[in-house]
Amino acid sequence: MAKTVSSPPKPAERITIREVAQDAGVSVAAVSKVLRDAYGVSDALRAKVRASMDKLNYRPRASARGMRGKTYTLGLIFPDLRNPFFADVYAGVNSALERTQYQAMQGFSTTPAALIEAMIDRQMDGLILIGPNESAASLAATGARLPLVTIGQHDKSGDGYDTVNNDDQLGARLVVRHLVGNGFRNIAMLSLMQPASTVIEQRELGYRLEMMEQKCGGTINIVRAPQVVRDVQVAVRRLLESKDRPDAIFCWTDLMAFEAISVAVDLGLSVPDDIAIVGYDNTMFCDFAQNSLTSVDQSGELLGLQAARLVVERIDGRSAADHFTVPPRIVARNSSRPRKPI
Amino acid sequence: MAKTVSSPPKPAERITIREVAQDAGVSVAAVSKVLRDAYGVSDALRAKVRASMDKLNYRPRASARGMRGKTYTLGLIFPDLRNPFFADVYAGVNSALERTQYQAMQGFSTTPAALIEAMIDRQMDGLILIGPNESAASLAATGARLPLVTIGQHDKSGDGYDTVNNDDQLGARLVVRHLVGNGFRNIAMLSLMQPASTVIEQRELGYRLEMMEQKCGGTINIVRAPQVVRDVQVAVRRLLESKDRPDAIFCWTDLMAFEAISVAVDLGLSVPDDIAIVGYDNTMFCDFAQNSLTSVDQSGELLGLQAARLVVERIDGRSAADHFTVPPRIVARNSSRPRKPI
DNA sequence: TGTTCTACGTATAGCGTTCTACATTTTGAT
DNA sequence: ATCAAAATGTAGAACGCTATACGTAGAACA
Repeated sequence: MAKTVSSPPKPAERITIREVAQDAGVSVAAVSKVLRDAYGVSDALRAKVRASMDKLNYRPRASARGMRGKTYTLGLIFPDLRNPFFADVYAGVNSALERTQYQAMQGFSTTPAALIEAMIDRQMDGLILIGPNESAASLAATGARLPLVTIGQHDKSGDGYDTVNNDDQLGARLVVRHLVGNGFRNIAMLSLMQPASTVIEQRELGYRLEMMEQKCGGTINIVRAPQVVRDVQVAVRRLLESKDRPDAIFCWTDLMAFEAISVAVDLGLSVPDDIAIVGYDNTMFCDFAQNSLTSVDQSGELLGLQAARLVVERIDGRSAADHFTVPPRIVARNSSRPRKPI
Repeated sequence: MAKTVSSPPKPAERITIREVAQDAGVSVAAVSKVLRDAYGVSDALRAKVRASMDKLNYRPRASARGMRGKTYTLGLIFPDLRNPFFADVYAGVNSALERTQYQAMQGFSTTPAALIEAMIDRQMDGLILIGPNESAASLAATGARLPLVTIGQHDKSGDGYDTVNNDDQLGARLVVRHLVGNGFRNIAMLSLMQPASTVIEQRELGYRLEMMEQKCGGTINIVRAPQVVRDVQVAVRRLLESKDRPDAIFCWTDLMAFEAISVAVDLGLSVPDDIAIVGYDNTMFCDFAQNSLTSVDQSGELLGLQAARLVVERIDGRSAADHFTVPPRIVARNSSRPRKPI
């Protein structure tokens, strides 16, 4: 069935390197050299070529470049778009790439493996994976195929990729210290059940260790709920209605903390007088008075910035793995203020 | 200064169409035909080729395809990543493309014009612009260069691109009707000052018209604040502290509504007993008890889905402009419940 | 038996870059 | 002057696909 095309969108004739060369009166190779800042170009020639490029408004095509080498495009893969924290990461990546030829493109998919393939099909020069659930082995396999940096993934066993992380263990410790310092004892942790992640592991570990070291008498209590809203609510409700209701809940992410506050409000409990809540990510929503959530800031922007830096370094040839850690910082708000002001 | 490269990441030898052809014992052209579902392929040949492709795990490279035609990649451009509403749109786009060869790639930049160029450089087959600030003329110019669909842009004067919209005028009317129905009279609107947008225009218009038609005695009062957090707070504070404080505030977006609630809480006012608040977008955060924000749902997912459909249609040759409108729906929550239950 | 279709395959010319290999000119040291 | 080395420029072959133009066989028809 031949479809009659009325008038296909015209390919919009684009200026090519050849036309620039012609206009400048030099060879195509010369223009390419200028483009790549390659060796063997006189100032005079460079100026001539640059002028022609500007005049003709020339822009190299990524596809053609990709045929021979780089596309100057980086792939970013997020696990979840609803969490505003990731916007910070993206902003960081962008600011790192601002003065370069690189452009970050972000993909989202429920099947990350397929998305990675799609990115590779599209000749991404490098990949930044945020909070990936892949195993270290699988990451290493990907890292062998193209420059790879992970954000929020603590397994550094594979040498074929870089990692950028917030010190999640310390972050959790800070939360416990902060809560204990404000007079809370019986601190529970609301964690994630599925999928397993090294970030969760580290936060749980930090919580556990600090609870033990603080010797405040509170019991260690980790409740794991799936990411589904309903299940989180059920878990929180159970926690808040239990006989030995905790003083405080440390939630592994702001979004969960907001759910927790919501359930508490529904139950007629007051935050923090009946129950203190602390989150993680220091999302912009923490600032709103009705939420006013104490949270751990892991400077997403810095994470993104460093990841972009590392991936570009890898593209430029570095092969030894590099690992960057950002210190977390607690931002205290109403949801955990001292219960009884002296 | 020659940088010594230790060991450049190997290009990871990829299977090409040539190898598939060789393995299947056919010509390169034949494989290409199978790939493109082109005319002139027997079932036997197709099967043979498909088998080889599977066996060798062949995947066509987008760059090479892009040299001759399509890259099977669509560009998505968002004005703001912090608003979780856009995640819905993205989800809709993805679900529309699920069974196709297309992949959506999202970009974000403070300078959208540069991003559009970057997308075109990368041979995107089509573009979806969400909430663009470009003029209709500029959009038409872009639409002439490649298939273009806008979401959240009401100017349909240009014939060179499609639009997908929520009926923003109706949405605003629904808000006013809802508020009046719940006993509120003096309804102010908190709108955006910069940049101007047809979405804002429509919402303001709907608000104005419905206020006039309702004849409820309330004064029409549109306050425009810049998108900066501080300025929004100042504007809301001024509004809430004014002598003739309004009954209710209709905020042009949920994020602003949360700011408004926050300021109200800070001032010791009760929502909705002192002041009702209504937002727009029906973000997930509206559901939390402490926010419990009445909002207008514009089904971002549907918007995204339709946009993806339209852009693919354009890629396939449609040249007449198409416009799709989604009806808004008000979702009532606590922030606007009737002040005095009978 | 020819002749004309139709169906199926193939050969191959690009697409716009990059980059190696090479040619030419200039510079610097004697 | 002489010659080597350094600096500057060019030619042209890829890269992996697509799609046009063409070839060939068998079927359908006279």
